[in-house]
Amino acid sequence: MQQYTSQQVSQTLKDKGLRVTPQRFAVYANLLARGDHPTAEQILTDLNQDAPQSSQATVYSALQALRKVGLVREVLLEEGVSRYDANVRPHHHFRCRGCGAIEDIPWDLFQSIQLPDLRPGLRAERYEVTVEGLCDRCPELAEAES
Amino acid sequence: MQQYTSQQVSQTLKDKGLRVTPQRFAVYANLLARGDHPTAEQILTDLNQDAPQSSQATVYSALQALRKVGLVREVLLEEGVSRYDANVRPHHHFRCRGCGAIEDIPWDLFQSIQLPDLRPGLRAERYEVTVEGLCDRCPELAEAES
DNA sequence: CTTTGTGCAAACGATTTGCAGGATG
DNA sequence: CATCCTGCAAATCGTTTGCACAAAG
Repeated sequence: MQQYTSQQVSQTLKDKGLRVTPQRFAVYANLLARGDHPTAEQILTDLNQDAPQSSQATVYSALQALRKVGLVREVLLEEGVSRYDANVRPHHHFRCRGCGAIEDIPWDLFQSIQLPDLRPGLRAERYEVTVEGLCDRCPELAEAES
Repeated sequence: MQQYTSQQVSQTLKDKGLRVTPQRFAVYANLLARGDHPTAEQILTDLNQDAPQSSQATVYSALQALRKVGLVREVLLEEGVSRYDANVRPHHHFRCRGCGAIEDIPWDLFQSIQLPDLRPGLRAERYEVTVEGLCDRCPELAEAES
């Protein structure tokens, strides 16, 4: 799921006038390494697993920087926390209502979709589908909540 | 966009063993009255416009109660805040990237969509489409952010 | 009357900010 | 070497909680 070389990451940051720092690389690398969609705190914990590498504030700021240059996306599918995704190509999401796990769905699985005419005045630019259900690890659960 | 009579609301609460209180009615009524998708704080402000009617904690708790009985949905399309929607029938959402306004899209506008086979192990139960773009009130904006 | 809801204020968790020192271009 | 970034701690914002009183069934 490798998406950009470190050269490209470096260049992308520079192009937008942002500096290239080890912390930003570390955050991006971690997002790539984990296929899932971690929260800022999970990334922080990961990075500091062995020795302290980054502070909390730095991880947040790195995520914002990476987001600003288009290397990382924010995913809002859970109450209270932002999750992050290094896959910035268009794609859809699946969310397990049992464990909250989030998984990418390839764009072309839904290839048949075409944007309908919305009410006049709305200019649609992009869209994505969110699918909710249960994943393998989650046995049948009675309630749905949200 | 009236959806349930106060009788139905009352009955729905009772059926789930929750009490029927003026505050819960007020919150639900406010959600119906505003077509948009207000935050808890906006509802609180609305309700206390003239005279103090509900406390902050009560609005939050009323929203949870209404959500639990299926009269209200939570909408997560913005960082940091939950928005609420009295339209609990399946529908899609449009979000303006300029002002953040959220608007319902009728379900059947996307009638052609059919859920594809996801990877084995995922059991899809429901889905919805989120469209992002610009609304009437928002002139062309260069940046996208999120 | 018993139980659940309300309201206040304090607590909480995720994210942001101010500021001093450090690293990048 | 000027500017931007990091790291720490304190601040902030949305939401939750504890508890005493009030109201619903």
